[in-house]
Amino acid sequence: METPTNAPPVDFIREIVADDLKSGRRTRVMTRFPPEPNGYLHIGHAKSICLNFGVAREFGGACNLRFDDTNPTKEDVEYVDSIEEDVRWLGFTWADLRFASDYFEQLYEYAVHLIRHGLAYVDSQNADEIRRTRGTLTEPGTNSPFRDRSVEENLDLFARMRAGEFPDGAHVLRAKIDMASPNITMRDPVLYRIRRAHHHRTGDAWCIYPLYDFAHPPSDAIEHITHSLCTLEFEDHRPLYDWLIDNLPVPAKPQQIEFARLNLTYTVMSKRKLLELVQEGHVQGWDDPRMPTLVGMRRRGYTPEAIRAFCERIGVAKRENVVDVALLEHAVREDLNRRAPRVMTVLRPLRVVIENYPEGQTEEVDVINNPEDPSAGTRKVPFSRVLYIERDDFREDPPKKFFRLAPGREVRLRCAYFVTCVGVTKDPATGEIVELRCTYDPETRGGDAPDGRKVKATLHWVSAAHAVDAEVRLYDRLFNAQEPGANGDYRADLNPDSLEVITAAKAEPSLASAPIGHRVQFERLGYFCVDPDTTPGRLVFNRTVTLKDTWAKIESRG
RNA sequence: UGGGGCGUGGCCAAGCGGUAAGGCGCGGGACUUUGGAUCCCGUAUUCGGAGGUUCGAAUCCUCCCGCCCCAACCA
Repeated sequence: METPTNAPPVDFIREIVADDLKSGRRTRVMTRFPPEPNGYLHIGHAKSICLNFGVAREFGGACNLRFDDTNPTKEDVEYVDSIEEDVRWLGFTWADLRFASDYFEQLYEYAVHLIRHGLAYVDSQNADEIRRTRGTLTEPGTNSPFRDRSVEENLDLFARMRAGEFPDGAHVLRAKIDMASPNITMRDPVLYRIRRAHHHRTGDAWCIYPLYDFAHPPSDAIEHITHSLCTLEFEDHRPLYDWLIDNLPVPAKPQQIEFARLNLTYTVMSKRKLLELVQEGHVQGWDDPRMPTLVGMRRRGYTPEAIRAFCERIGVAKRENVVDVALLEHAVREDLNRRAPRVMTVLRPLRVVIENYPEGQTEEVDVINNPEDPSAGTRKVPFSRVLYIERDDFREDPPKKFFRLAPGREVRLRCAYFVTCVGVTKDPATGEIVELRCTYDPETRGGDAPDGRKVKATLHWVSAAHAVDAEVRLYDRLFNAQEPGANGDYRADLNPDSLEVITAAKAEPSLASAPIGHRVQFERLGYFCVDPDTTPGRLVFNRTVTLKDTWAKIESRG
């Protein structure tokens, strides 16, 4: 059993949904996650996915995946494929897979309906004229000279727009609402534009495409969406949303509710910036483990469970927020701590010779796979005369509070023996320590002294003769600034040390055949996973996140 | 300056008139064959500010201040 059933997460949206059900205003719950297929999903989308699918599941409803593919110039199947995969990977199952483009014919008819009712007109002003006559924040707009065209003329023009009789930009269809509305969205919003572009699904069947503002409300209605959840910037669009729902013969009355999007410290989230990071080569691709994209986080070793737990903890509200990335890191550690098998890998090897250990002898010691999970059992790890330990685990002149290995000091090699440093070998030319000479106490096999004496440190190690070489990619945050770009170009805040590649790490032999994607904890170092770059001859690991490091904290205090 | 939102500890976030949940982070301690994990303890006399209503206000009223969004034929 897991933890006792947590109280269901509550937020103002779930409260509204619960009230709607209780009052009978709604009899069922239907939501949708509506991405535009113009980029890869990121952690911000995960919040929306968890919300939409979560609300549907909790209230016994369903959630659709709907692609908002109304702008063919920006969209591509590459993105629809990755989005589907990401949603599935996160652990959600949609009721229906839909595309706004599925509704193009219906949407066209709805537009005709508006025209027939005098609620829409074909405007023949160009984009510039439309912009200029829209007014400003403080001044009302002015009516288009084409605003009073007859229904017949509008019908004719709109049909000919569809038929391809006019060049791109010659006309648009606009809702006839109020050019003096204090809400700029309501100043006769454009509903359709002429755009000769190949659509990834409808091909060249259409040369006019609806805009988001027009397509979204009826699309929701067609799918009988009850609660249409979106981010805060659409608050001003809600009156238009409702206007369309009220003026169109749609089969349902969905309700739009807005919530605050997710922001993370040390992270950029806008699609534009993420695209630039890729295109300008600051990262190696959308799936670079430093990216906040779901593909990047997956490659980095994040689990869907951790991401879902994170989304649950940050809550849903309307207040602008910047969540500490430490909370995300906490969520992965918490998840991986109980599931990831422990393993020993030495990142920066320091050779150790156990002087009193028989030359040529090898024995296998039993090492615990996961102290959090006794059922994970133990494994055999070879131990021999020559080993590697972490260079950071030895100090010739140890500072206060450093209780790892030092000359004359005894420490434990995890699950093996107590060893004492009896000598240091240096390169005569550089003075660099190249090897440690130690002795071991045969009585301490397994890591405990029969006489009860204690040591203050336990080190991870690997047998030199048995170790497998590995490349380890140590990722750090992509940006140095909490809020990249707060003081100018976000690129200036890029962390030059966000990736350190270690090419000659020494891993314990059990890792030799670890499959791609396999997640482990390198004891005392962090959580790592096998990167897809791994080939039969080359093992590559990505560091997902470090372990909490109390020593590093003490040391940095000075 | 027009409209729409939002302001609770370093970061999220409960709270819905009865006297400030929880998580992360941070600090301290216990325990420990990962300086990991776990477990304790501490961390807002105060809710953007000022008035007011009330026996009683973060919650109601008034005014003020601050921040975000909107003037794409993007979503």
